[in-house]
Parts: sequence; C-alpha cells; structure tokens
Amino acid sequence: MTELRPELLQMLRKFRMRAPLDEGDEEALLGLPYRMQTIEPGVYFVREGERPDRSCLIVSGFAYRHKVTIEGARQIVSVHIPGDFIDLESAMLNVADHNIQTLTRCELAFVPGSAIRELAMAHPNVGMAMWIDTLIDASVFREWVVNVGRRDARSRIAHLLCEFARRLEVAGLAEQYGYQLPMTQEQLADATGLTPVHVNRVLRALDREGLIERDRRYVGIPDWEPLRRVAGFSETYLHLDQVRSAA
Amino acid sequence: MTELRPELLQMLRKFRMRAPLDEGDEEALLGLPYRMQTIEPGVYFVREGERPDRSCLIVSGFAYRHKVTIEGARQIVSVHIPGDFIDLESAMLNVADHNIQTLTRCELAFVPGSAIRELAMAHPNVGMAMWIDTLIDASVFREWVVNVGRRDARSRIAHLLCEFARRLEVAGLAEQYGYQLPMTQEQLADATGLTPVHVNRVLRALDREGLIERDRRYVGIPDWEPLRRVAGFSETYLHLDQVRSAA
DNA sequence: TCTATTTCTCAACATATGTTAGGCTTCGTG
DNA sequence: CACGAAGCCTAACATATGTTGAGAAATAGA
Repeated sequence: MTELRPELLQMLRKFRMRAPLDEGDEEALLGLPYRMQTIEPGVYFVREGERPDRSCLIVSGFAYRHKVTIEGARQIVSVHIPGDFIDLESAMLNVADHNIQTLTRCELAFVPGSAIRELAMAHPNVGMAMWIDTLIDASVFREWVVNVGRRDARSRIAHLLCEFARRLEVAGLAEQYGYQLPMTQEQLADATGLTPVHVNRVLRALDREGLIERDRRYVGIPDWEPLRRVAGFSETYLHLDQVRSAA
Repeated sequence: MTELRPELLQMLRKFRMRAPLDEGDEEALLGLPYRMQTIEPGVYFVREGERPDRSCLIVSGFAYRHKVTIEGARQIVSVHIPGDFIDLESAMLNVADHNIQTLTRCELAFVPGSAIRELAMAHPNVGMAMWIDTLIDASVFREWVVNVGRRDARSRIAHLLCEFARRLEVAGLAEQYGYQLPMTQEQLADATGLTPVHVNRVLRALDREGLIERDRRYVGIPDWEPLRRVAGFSETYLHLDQVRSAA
C-alpha cells in the first residue's frame, strides 16, 4: 500500500497539522481508495438534495459551495483551494444541504463515503483530524456570517481578499505581494451578499486608494497593513496554527 | 458507572440519532466527568482569544455565540437550546474564535477537554457522533450566511423564527402553536444583521398581517405554511432526520 | 484574425434599511 | 407599591446599496 500517490500528499501534510498521526494512521490515510477526475469550470458536482456518499479532495483548481434562496438569489458560502478535503458531509450526513461547483478546471480525487467512515473507525487519530477539519470549516462559516451580517461593503470585500491572501499563502499558492483570484465580480458579489455593480464600485475604490492593485484577475496587495485594517481582519478564525497535542 | 445522571440523558438521546452507539459507547458517554454550574443571564463563559479546554452541555436555558467586529458591531452566529453540546471546539482547537454568553439563566454541565478527546479515541462511534454534530452545526452556519447575505429583512426574521420553531419542537420545548423566545429585539437584530428599530418594524408587520402573534416574548404561529413561505424556510439544513447507518 | 460572449465599467435613479431621538411600557428590585 | 432601568414603539429623516440599462473591454472559440 505504499504506491506513490502524490495527489494525496498535500492533504496528508495538512492533516498532520490537525492531530498527531502515527505511521499506521498516515499509511491508512494514503491508502484511501480514490478515483481521479478532471472537471471543467462551472460544473456542479454536488447538488442540494442529492445523496452522493463520497467525499472529494481538491488536487488542483478552485471550487465553491453555494445555496440558492427561494427567490433565486445565490449565496456562496465558501471557496475551496487545492489541498482542501471537501464534502466530508456527504460521507456522514444523509443529504446534501448545498451545491458544490467548480470555479476553475479542477482535478478532484473522489473517495467513497464508506472508506472515510471505515478510516475514522479504524484510526481514531485520523477521525479526530477530520473532525478538527470540520471544526475549522465551521469557524470560517462563523466569520462569514459576521462578514456578511455586520461589515459594510468596503470592509466586507477587503476581508474576503485578506482571507484568500492568507489561505493561499499558507497553501504556497500566493506570490509575495498578491495572488491570482479566479472569481468574477458577480461571484464576489454572491460571496459577499452584494450586487455585482456595487462590488465593482468598491473594488475600483480600493484600487484608486492604493489598497489593492488589480490586473485582470490578479489581486496585488502592495501593503498588507492598510488593507488588513480596512477589513478588520484577524486570522485567528482560520486556526492556521492548529496543532492538537495528544490527549 | 451507572449512577443516575439525568443531566446527560437528553444529549445521549440526540447522539444516538447521530451514529449507532453500542452499550459500551453509551456507558462511556454517560460516564463523562462533568461539573454542573448555574450561570445568570448575560454572563460570558467563553471569550474570544481564550483557551478554555473544556466543553459544555446545556442542561437548561439558552445561550448564544457571537463575534464583535473591530467597529464594535456585534453579530450573533448561533443560538443554543437545552440538549446542545456546545463548545466542542474548545476541546479540540487551540483558541476560541468567538464569545459564548448565556441568554437566560442556564444550568451547564462542563466537561474537561481531555475527557472529550479520550472518549473520541477510545470510542470511535462516539467520536463520529460528535463529528456529525459539528457537521450539522456547520450546516446551520451555512444557512445563516445565506439568511444574512441574501434574504431581505422580512424573510430573514421569518426564517429565524421558523428555525427556532422547528428546533424547539424537536427538543420538546415548543407548544403546539408557538414558543417562548427569550431574546430581546436588539438580540434578534444582532442575529439577523439588522438594527433593533428595523427588527421592530418587521416584527410588527408580521404581527399585523397575522403571520405571527406576539405576547411579550411569546411567539405564536397560528398557521405554519404562510410563515414558512415568507421565510423561504426548508428544514433540510437542520438534518433532523440524521441517522448514520453503520459503515 | 475575426466574432460572439462574457465581464467590466459607468451613470442616473430607486429603495430598503439605518440613524437619531423621544415617549411609552414592562420588568425587576427594594 | 414605587422606582429605576431595560426594552419596546414610533416618526422624520439620512444613506448605503440596489436597479436598470448601455457601452467598452476582455476573453474564448472558430
């Protein structure tokens, strides 16, 4: 079971941070059965109401989760980057409560739900790491509630940009002073609870004031501190330092 | 280890729904060490930045979690009712990313973090049940992002009222056509991302139109369907039917 | 390279919700 | 039962954000 599976390595690296894993745990994690699949941009791979019974790991590309109200308004509730193990809920809950869609072309590793559950049962350390992953997800959702509920448009967008900056940096996907953000302004609007027109206004204002520098989908952050301040951003909620020491 | 611990029974009943527990699992769950404490209304028992290393079960009363922006605006991110095992994050994460405060007088059972972790390690079924609990929490947070991000004030408040109605009903704490909601309009505002004044406007409008009937903090729902429709409420996200069959 | 489509930009105007402020009611406490 | 504090209600007015619509720029496909 020690074939080379470079696709899973990034995830393993992250899970190691979550909980202490022994050699058997790591082997079991790398031994997860999976099927690689490449999916084009904009494709739904989970739909609300479905029962997929499989999880998936993003090997490359970006994806997002969203829900649509009865009025047809869309709200993006999270954006995911390579290394994120998403849709663990599908392995554990009976029904999907939201949609998941690719943002860019993605390489995804699909893992059967039963394999996840068996892994959690046989290797409680790994179960704990996955649980912690879910706890951190929940923490990010909480911050999004705050973002959308209590910050004005300007801070809200700045906050989103700060969050991406830090997450991409940690994943080794950001350049020194910026990153490629593969979202349209409409998608940014759906993530912040604003309209595309207003996102445009705010983005241009931030640009004009030198807080960000845009070039197509590239977001440059010439100086972190002023943007951070406008956003009221504090990274505690990302739990980047999370290492659970043994019980 | 079979002393009577009526305080924990409600939680056990809920966890049984989450994952299949054998006799040993249930015994271990009921054997959790805890310390009962009664806390007055409005008291913080977790503060952002702290590291409590203990979880707690609400035996009676209501509590809520919130975060405060740099501008001083408060956003309530969840409200908890008796039977909720809250702050599992404090047992697993290094630092609290939000505040938790009592809404009414509460009887709380505090459980040491180490006991939670040991339980999860020794009884993977229980670990799985707790993980599922966290997954459902996360699902509720997602719905709150949608609520606050994409619904207008009227639907937003109606949605909150519907959510409470169903959750209290399931917990056996609602009367047939309504329930006691121990929140001020200011707190409702903080939960919906509105101002107290506007909450008042909307509440009176819903009342005037016969969608709800208020008497002090009592919320009567004479007819479920119209309110449900105004809210665009669908209970999928609460995962009330959640029963995870064996792997 | 050309064309069709999607995205971005901009402006004029509309409105849901916020702000401020005051009086009224209810509730808790002595 | 009286008092003070907390919560509720109301109104007039302010504004951040939404709406509509249309042209310009970028991107993707042929």
